[in-house]
Amino acid sequence: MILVKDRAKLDNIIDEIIQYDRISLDTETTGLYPFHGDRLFSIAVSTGRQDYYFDFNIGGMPKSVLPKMQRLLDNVKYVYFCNAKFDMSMLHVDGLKTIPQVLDAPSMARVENSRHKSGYMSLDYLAKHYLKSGSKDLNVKKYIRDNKIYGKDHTGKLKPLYDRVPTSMIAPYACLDARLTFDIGETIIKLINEKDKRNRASKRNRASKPKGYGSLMDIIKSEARLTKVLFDMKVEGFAIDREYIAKGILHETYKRDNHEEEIKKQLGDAFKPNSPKQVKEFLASKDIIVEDTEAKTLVKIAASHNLDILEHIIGYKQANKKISTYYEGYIKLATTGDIVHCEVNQEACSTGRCSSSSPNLQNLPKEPYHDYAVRNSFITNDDARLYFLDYKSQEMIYMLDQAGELSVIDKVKSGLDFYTATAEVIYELMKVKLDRKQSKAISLGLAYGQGADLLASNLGCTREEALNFKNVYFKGLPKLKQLQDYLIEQVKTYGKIHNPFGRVTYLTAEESYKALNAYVQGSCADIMKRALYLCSEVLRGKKSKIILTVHDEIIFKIYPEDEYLVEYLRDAMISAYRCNYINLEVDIEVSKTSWARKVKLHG
DNA sequence: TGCCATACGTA
DNA sequence: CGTACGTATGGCAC
Repeated sequence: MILVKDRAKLDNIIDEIIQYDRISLDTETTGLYPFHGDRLFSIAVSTGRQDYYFDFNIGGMPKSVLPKMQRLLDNVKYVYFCNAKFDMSMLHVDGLKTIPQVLDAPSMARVENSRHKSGYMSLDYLAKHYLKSGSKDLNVKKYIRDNKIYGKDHTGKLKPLYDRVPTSMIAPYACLDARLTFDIGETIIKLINEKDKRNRASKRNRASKPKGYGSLMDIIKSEARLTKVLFDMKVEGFAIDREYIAKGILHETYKRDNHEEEIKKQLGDAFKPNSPKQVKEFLASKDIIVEDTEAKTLVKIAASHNLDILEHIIGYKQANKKISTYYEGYIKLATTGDIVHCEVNQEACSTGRCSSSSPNLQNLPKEPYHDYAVRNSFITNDDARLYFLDYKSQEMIYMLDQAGELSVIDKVKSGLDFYTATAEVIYELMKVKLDRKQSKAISLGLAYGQGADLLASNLGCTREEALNFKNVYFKGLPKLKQLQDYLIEQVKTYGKIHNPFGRVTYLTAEESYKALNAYVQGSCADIMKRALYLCSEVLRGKKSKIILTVHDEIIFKIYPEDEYLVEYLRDAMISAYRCNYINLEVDIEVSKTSWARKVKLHG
């Protein structure tokens, strides 16, 4: 390990490191939250042969020397990170740009093996998985505990202050993390090259007639260029309307308190509406036995048994969820500038999708517009407009196109909405009229292997009728059945499926019914990841920005001078993937004010 | 305090 | 056997 705390030696050290193509980098920070006062105090770098600790803490180099580190970032080809967006944030607030190709170890791990558990992959987890070693430095933790070095974060919560740990203790720890990150990155690249080689050697495991045969390395490249796009989204963030949120909380609190009062009157002060156990016990006391206490179930029971109290329980839970999961979450995480910088997680989903957290902006209630719609919380805070570009029935169209199943696609090509087209095909097959909603339930449900019972309850028909629907649907769409059979066969034989882009999803034989979903959802995730990159290129150097992706949708903030680019953004999304028989279509919605107030752009 | 099950919002 | 997520809550084990 080389400890760098002398600015006079910095240039020589940088010269030494930039002889290498690939390095890893890890920032040590105070321990607070990014965008809420967290700052780096040192940078650990590993070349795989030597580790360097650049000390910018008290006793080390002054922060004014930090810009000199830019030369290091500009002159290596690849940088491995563990949780790249975090380190990039820390470098960003101190004016450093991460120009070289960013290789994020958790994102690479997800590509290498879809079976990693969902959610955040820590360095410790990756080290144990790929290197059979760990990263936790218990000495640092003990030092913090023994010396009680804690500070308050923006919410008033106590957090350890890592910059107060002696350099002699934290430097080896930081360098170990940098070395582990390097070794994990190299190990994954090696594994991926081996897998690609084996796969090229045997031409097995190929889905039926995809347009291209991607490799795992193609996915790694796609992910690598995406990391910076997601980082830019995080930096941009989404503006919130604090006044509206305060109003929303008051509105929902009023409703919640009224329900609570009635519940207490009838069921006592100790009754907790959020407790499934207590709700079940209450219903049991009325000789009503239920499997679950979901709102859907309680609504049915309220009607059949004339139990008004259930309406209050449902109302209480609804209001409480809006307050705590949505409104209060936004307030807690917003900066003083009223911006929420949510995480768009690149690696968290087994299928390859991006998830969102802190807060999750991918599950806001989709309410018809009203004054207290949760989506009013998110706004434009200047003269930009929000644009919402979403793929029309992306998964369904991709799926039937891949299957080569043209009965529905031909109707869509002639201008019909996908689910209306499906309803027509079903009518032609079995002379049963479905509305669009029923058609959607059948298409989505059956494509992914929904059972007859659930289908019957969704359609409001008998089990026999549902079974009949199932048979007719697959008989009418034989090539879809063939694709599904093929993918299930792949899982049973090889334990995995490959999508045309090169992504591999591992499934056990017992999970083979998930194969079609993994194939379709995974492919569409890869299309979206390409689209995000292409859109970022359209907006390169512009004031307008990508704000968020919600699986088949991209949300943009577009300034008046950039409005002409919206057509180009749509074209970029369409060109992200050309289907075999039809082009993906993109709908455009726009709002001058809040997310809830978006309207269709053209008729 | 940490973990699990349940409930519920989205694509 | 729809699947894929993240968050809040209650209840139990530690």
